[in-house]
Formats: sequence, C-alpha cells, structure tokens
Amino acid sequence: MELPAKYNPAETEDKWYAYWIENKFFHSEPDEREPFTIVIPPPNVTGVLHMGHMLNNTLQDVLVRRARMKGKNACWVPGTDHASIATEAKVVAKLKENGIEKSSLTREKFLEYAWDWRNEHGGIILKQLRKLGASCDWDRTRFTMDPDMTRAVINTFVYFYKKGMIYRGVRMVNWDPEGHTAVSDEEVIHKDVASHLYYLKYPIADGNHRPTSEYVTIATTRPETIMADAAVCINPEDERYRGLRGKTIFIPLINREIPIIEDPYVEIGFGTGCLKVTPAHDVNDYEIGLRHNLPVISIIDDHGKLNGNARILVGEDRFAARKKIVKMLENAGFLLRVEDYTSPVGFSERTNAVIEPMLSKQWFLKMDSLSKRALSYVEDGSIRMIPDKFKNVYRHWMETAHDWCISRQLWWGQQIPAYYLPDGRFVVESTREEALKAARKLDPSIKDEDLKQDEDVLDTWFSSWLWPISVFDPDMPGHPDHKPNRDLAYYFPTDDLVTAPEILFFWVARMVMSSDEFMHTFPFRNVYLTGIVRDKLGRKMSKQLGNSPDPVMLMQKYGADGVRLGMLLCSSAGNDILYDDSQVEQGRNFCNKIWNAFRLVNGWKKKDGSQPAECAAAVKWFGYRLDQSIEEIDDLFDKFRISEAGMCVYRLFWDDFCSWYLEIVKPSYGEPVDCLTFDSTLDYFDKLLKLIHPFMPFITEELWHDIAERKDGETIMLQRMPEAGRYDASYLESFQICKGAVQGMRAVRQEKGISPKVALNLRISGPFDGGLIPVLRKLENIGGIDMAESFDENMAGQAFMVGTTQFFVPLEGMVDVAAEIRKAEVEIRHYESFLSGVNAKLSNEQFIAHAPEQVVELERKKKSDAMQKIENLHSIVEKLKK
RNA sequence: GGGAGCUUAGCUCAGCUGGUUCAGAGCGUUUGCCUUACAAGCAAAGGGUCGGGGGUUCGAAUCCCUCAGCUCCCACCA
Repeated sequence: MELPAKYNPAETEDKWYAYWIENKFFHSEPDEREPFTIVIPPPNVTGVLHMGHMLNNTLQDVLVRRARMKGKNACWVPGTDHASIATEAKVVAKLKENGIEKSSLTREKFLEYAWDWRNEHGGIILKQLRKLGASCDWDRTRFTMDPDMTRAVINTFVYFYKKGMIYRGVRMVNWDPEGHTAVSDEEVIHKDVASHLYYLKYPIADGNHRPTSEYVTIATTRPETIMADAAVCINPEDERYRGLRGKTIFIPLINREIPIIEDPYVEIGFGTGCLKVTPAHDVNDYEIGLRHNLPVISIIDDHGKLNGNARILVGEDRFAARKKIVKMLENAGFLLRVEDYTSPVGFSERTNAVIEPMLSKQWFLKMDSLSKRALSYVEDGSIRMIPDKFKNVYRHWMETAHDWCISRQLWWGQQIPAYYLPDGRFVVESTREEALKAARKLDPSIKDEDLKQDEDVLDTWFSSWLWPISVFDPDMPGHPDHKPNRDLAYYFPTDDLVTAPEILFFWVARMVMSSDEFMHTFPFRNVYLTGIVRDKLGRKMSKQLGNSPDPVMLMQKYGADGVRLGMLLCSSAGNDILYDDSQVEQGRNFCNKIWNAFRLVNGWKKKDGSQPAECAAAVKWFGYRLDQSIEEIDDLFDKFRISEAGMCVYRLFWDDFCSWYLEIVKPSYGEPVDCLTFDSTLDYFDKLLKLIHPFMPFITEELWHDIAERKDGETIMLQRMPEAGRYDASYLESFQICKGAVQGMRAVRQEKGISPKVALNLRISGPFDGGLIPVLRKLENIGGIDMAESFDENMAGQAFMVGTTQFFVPLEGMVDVAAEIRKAEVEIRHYESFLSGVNAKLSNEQFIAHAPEQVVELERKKKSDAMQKIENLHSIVEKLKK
C-alpha cells in the first residue's frame, strides 16, 4: 500500500476526535491521582471562534494534554457566558430586523426570544473548539445562566447583601443612552474627539437677585448642560476673582441664580479659570457638588434627551440641543467666542454610543477589603503571573479599585433579588417566597402581588467571577445550608488560567476576590496572559477591517495541528502575535515532515544480523540527544515558555531526528534494517510522537496507531510522557565535531562545485572520536581518511576547523591557492585580535584579582585554543605557499 | 497628567541573578540540487557597531542615568 507523499489532515482529525469522545478520554472524575484543573474563560454563548480563541485554547489544550500525559487527573471545564449586554444587544438588533421593538415587549416575552436565540446560536463556539482538538470535559459544560449557576449568583448577592457589603446608592454612572443601561468604567473607551470650547457670559447678580451688566466668562464644551448648573467655581488662590467671592450669578437664557463657590479643583490657568459646576452630568462636578452641598439638577433623560428640568429645549436630543442652544446664546449675546478644542469623550464599548455621566440608583459591592486581600495572593507569590510584569498592573488596579457597580438596566441576565414593598422599603432574599416572608416581618399585611422585584439584572462579571467555584459546586460554599462537595474539594484550587490581559481586572482579579471570600484561598496557581492576535501590520483583528481569517476555514486548509503549532511557535507570553499565513504554513509543513518520516520508517524491513557501526553510533547519540531535549522541554514548561518548548520539539524532530539520525541509519533503497536499529528507531519515533502530542494531537494519534499494533481503546493521549534520562554530554560534543566535519565537507563541495558522486579524501588532526568515522562515511562520499599529527607537505586542498580539530580535504588541482591563502590570513587576523583581547584580560591584574577562578581558567583555555588555531592556520598557509 | 513595558539580523522574537571561544532561533532572502520519506523538500551561504549618548565595573546586549521613538494600562481639565 502506497502512502501519499502529502499528509491529509482532513481525513484523520474528525476520526480521532470522535474516537476520543467515544472513549470518554476527556472526562475526569475525582480519584486518588493528583488533579490538574483548568477552567475555560467562558466565551460569549452566541459568539463564534476568532483567532484569539484559537491561540488561547490551543495553549490551554497543550497544558491539559501534557498534564494528562504526566499522569495527572486532568480536567478542563468548558462553558459559555451569557454576556448580558452583548447578547441583549444582538437580540434587540435581531428583533428590530423583524420589525419588533424591545419596548413593545414584556420582560417575559423578550426573555423568551432571547432564550430562543441562545438555543439556536448558543454553543456554536464550543463545537468549533472540537475542531481545534480541545480536550475539554464536555460532560461538565456549563452556562452562566444554567438554573443552578443562576442560583449561585443569586445566593451570592444575598450573601454579600446580608454581610453589609452590597448597598444601593445614587451614584454617578456611565450611562449608555443607546443600550439604556449603566456600564462599568471598564466598558467605556475614551477617544479624543474634535469639538469646540464655548466662552459664555454669566451675568453677576447685584445682591438683590437682579442681574447687572457685569459678567464672568466661562468656558465649556457642553453648553447644553448650562441649565443643570448648580454653581460657578473658582480657585480660592485665584487673585483675579477675589471680587467674586460670596456673590451669585445668573445662568444665561433661563436666569436661574446660582452661587459662586471656591474649590482648589479648578485650575487657574485653564480656560478662564471659572468652571461651571454641573453635578448631575459630570463626574468631577458631582464630586465638587458633594463637597459644597450643591443641588443636583438632572436635565438629561435615559435616552439622552433633555427633560422638563431643562426648562428650554425640552425633548431635544443632547447633541441637537447643543447646536440649538449655541444659536440661542449667540442671539441673546451670551456667546463671546468659540475655539476649536479636542476633548476626550467616552464611548460605550458595546453600542459605541457617547457615554453620558448620569446620576442613577444602582447596586454596588464594596471593594475595599476584597481587593486588599486579593492583592496579597499575588504579592506573596501564591498566584504567579506570566509574564511577571502584569503583577504591577494588577497591583495598581487593586490599590485604586472603586466600589463595583453590579446592576445593569437590562433583561438578559440574573434579575436582582431585591423586592420592594409598596412603601419603598425592600428586602433581599434568594427566592420570592422567602422575600414575602421577610416582607411580612416588616408589614404583616403584604401580599405576594404587592411585592415588586427590582427590574435590573446583575453585571455579567458578577456571575463569571464565581466560575472556578460554581462550575464544580453551584451551591457555593459560604451559604448556611451548604454541604461539602466532592468535586470542589478535589479540583479546587485550579492550576492554570489562560486568558487575555484585557480582562485581568474584570475577571481575573474578581475571581481571586470571590475565591478568597468563599474558599479562603486562591482560585488558581498560575495566570498565563496571552497577547492579542493582530494582523501582519499590527492592527487588531476586527470584522470592520475584515483582516481576520476565518479560523474554521484555516483549520480546513492547513489542518488543526498545523494551525495550532503555527500560532504557538510565534507567541511568547504577554506578547501580541502578528498573524501571517506563513506561520500556519510552517505548522502544516511540520505535519508533512512528520508524515514523511513515518513513510520512510514504515517502509523498512527488519532483518537479523549485526548492527552497522554508524547505526550504533547514531542510536547512542540520538538517545542522549533525546534525554537532553526532554530535560530542556521540561524546564521550558516549568517556566511557561510554551512557544519555546514547541520550537525545541520542532527542531528535535526536524533537525536532529530527520536530518541527522534518519540520514545515518537509513538503509539503501530496498535494503532491510538490523533489529537493533529498527527497534531503537521505532522507540524514538514513539517518544517523539508523545513529546509532540500536546501540540499536535491529531497526527500524533494517527501515527502512534500506525507504528505498532494497538488494541481498540488505546490512545497516545494517556501514554506517559517520556522522562529525561542521564546523558553523556561529552559524547554529544564529539558528535558535534563529527557533524561539523560533514558540514565542512559539504561546504567544500558547494563552493568548488564538486558533485556528491566524487569521493573526497579527508585528513583529521586533533581530537576526533574514531568511532564516528563510519558516520562520516555514511553521510559523505569519502575516499581515504587519515588521522594525522600534522599534514603532508606540498598538498593543495582546503582546510577547515571545528572547535580545535583541524580538517583538510586534499584537492589536487582544484584549489585557487591565492584565494585560500587570503582566506586563511583573514582568519588569522581575526583570531589574533581575539587573542589580544584575551591577553589583555589575562595581563590585567584587576581581572585576575576580581574575577572568579573559573572565569580566569576559561580565559586561559580561550588563549591556548586561539593560539592553537593560529598555529594551525599558519601551517596551512605555509603549505599552500609551497 | 500618573504608571508599566518595549527598542537585539529584512520580519517575529530568545538571550534568566553582568563573565562558558568576537551575539542565538524560526521565518524570509541568496546559491546549488527533482539525491526513490518529504520541492509543504535537501544542502550550503549571507545577514546585527544589541535605539543614541553617558556612567558603574577587571568585564555590559545584560546594572544605573539620560535622550529619542513605539506600545499598553490608569485618570479624564471644564
């Protein structure tokens, strides 16, 4: 049976994934083994796989598969996130397409649509992850709005409320007038926008509530908010405005009288040094308002339109109102001038609407004690950040965290379990029944229908911050009637978390908080932060730019294994990766290389008989090389240098195994291979497949089944990862010299245009392991080999050195003597300057006195080696000149 | 405005606490090869005064200062 020269991933990948599922290889149950746990960062339930997911999940799969092969009980818990604002926005848009306005629906009806949408589109991304080879325990798949997961969230809310850590307050929030909800600070993106600075006249009052002709000038970017002004503020140090102290002033157009106050917040040098204070519509003004007890006059409604408090332009959109009021101010003579001005404006991450700072009643979770304790886990090293630099970022945030606004004015999500009595008092309980009981304690006459549940839902992160706990035990520890849970006790704390730095605060930090609160420990040991996948030009991948390849198409074209390896090889932790097709091509090519190495070995016939010397040497060498590489790979994984570990495996297979080992042991066409070499080769192939498996699960499973008889239900997935043995470093060095000799001879041929069919003689002077001469002969067409003290006189030829071993290829009549002399002289000069550097060091008394003995010793070795080389080169020149 | 980080070959990056033979890898480039495992390949070659300047040291890509450029995070001066 002839195997094709090109590996075809499509044929194998689906087959093996089905096999793994069928045999439940991904499933984990607690047992006596050491656990290894990863919880997936749950993607949006209605999302589709993008390049970031590919990278992120490949990394997780590599870690999980490796742990499994190290004999651990590996459990990778998958799931999805309800992503309240994003999903609700999608559903609203979809309904709009069908001519249905959200406002025309009841909450129940809307949620019905939303669940339909989720059931239809939900989980596509999880199916796509299977294509990638992700070895998730699908039996444990969770959704943040599963009934029991929701119960965990609700119970947690009640828990913190009863602990006094959740409160309801009027706060300045980032209002999204498009989404009609408050969004967190983290969901606001600030961009610089070109706008104008308007200079307005505010008439000063005469003391009897009448305007005078005197005025102060105020600069503002938002003239439509003047009706909400509560004061005008000056800096107490500002000499120019001494006369204004204690006076009052009139708002233009509506003639409302407001005080002049003093606060150091105002910058003397900026604008006019006079600030209009609008507590209802600006965060800083709100703070000033609090300090000076100013009234809060809100003139913008939830839709971004002016309300009755504005008195003028009522019902106008805020941006239309701005244009109109500028005209009105101008016509009335209050507009002094207009300057171009660039100011930062906040946009909603989800809807891209301009954020309106607004006062509204929201629910908050106190962060103070939670964030302090969460910081300590990272500070004391219980949680390791990879790369390390994110420790700083984390610390900075934890030290400045504000209380967390956890309510959202949406329907898709967990509804806040606060129930209002008709008189406005409220109770917080996990069920309506309990709420009724509690309410009756306040007022025995309350009936069920009198209770009104809070309309808001909880921030999505308020459910995902419980994820590492709730996926195992949705009952959540910390609740009064909680029973110990076997899964939680076994799998928690988890081992590694692989996620994007963007959600270090949203998610990672908050999981640490919830874990500290409920488990009194950290939720994971290592946090591996991946970079962002960008295009070749460094731009973020986005739908608008259309610069993102479709991951599923990519896997079809290059194979999942190829895509996995390709992305991994160029992605060190925390660094962005600039995606280019050439990377996955490299991965695909590697698959092909493995495939063809298999084709070669697969065609071999075994025979009895002695092992040729070159094979014995190659087997010995590669065995050591393998042990050396395994040691290196283990070390790289310990340091989470996953891409480097991948590169190490790549080179081990391609360079050492294929280009050297196989080339040495490879028999002539059709010839059989001796038993010892045959068995060693298959053993090495088997070990290599295991080392590669975490990176490329499909092709390794396929070939592992081909290199030996396997019983049904066997898998490479559950084989033990090869462990490093002791190796003889000096033998590896001797082999390096042999490799150097081969490369030197090839270079001579290349340079002189000598065909491989022409045998060349070789003279060796200096250290060389005679046992490797058969290897030399196998790889190069060599006539005679002399091991000589020095070279014959009068011999034309080409010389080269490997280390301190000198090689000489006699080339009677084929050498440009003058050119060779020039080359040798260049080299002599080079070594002479090197030598003089070394000599300078060695004759420096300071160096001898300060440097450690080994370093001095090394310099002496350098000196003698360099002198040896120079001498050798001189003798070459001598000979050439004769 | 505050903070963090980056700047090493054409590209993407290693280079750990300063010293293992004048700086490494992958990709790309150039040259020669269709050598019956692989042209998605084989073989060889070229390519860097480690962003500029200064300092510490016997010794600096590595530590310190400074300048320049880039990136990210936080805060948002009306």
